[in-house]
Amino acid sequence: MKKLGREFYDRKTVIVARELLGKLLVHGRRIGRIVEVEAYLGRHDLAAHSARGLTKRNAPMFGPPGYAYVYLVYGMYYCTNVVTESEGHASAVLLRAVEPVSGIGGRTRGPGLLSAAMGIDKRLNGHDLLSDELFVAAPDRHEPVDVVRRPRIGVGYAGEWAEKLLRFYVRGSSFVSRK
DNA sequence: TGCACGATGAAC
DNA sequence: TTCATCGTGCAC
Repeated sequence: MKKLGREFYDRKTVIVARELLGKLLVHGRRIGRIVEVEAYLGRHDLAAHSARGLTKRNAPMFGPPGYAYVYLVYGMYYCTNVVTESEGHASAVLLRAVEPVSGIGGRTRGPGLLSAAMGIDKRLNGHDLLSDELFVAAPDRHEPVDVVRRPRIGVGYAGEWAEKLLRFYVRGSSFVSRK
């Protein structure tokens, strides 16, 4: 497998989101195949954390591409994001589900369980995804992915932005959190 | 300094 | 539909 470079992340968020499907998320010995993601398009996207400006929590979103943005939701689960586009654009892709490949087991559907299974928590917030500890890689044999587009989950407060088709998942995968 | 509220997940 | 659980952000 081949680790993705900075240039992969430094592109339109929707493109990065789609192309993350089928890629491998690697944290140490743990490897999962990404099967579901959501795109958050920056400050004008009312569903994005960055929509309300720069804060201590969302700071990684405003940084350069290819870094992790990890935060706690509902006091019990961590959500893992990948920062995209140029520094200051404040966009990211939320990783929602992976298919276990090696080093992990159990439940991996949904952003909270994905993070738990992969051993990702706030210590990895702001971590460089070009590091050897945590990164995304292209598998040696990349099978073609049939992509399904759906509205994002849990963003009903975002008005018209809640309806946009910014959730992407691998058609037919039984590891997707919701159809 | 206090408090309402989530980019969730599982049970009822 | 409800609950567990707590850091963050913004109102006092």
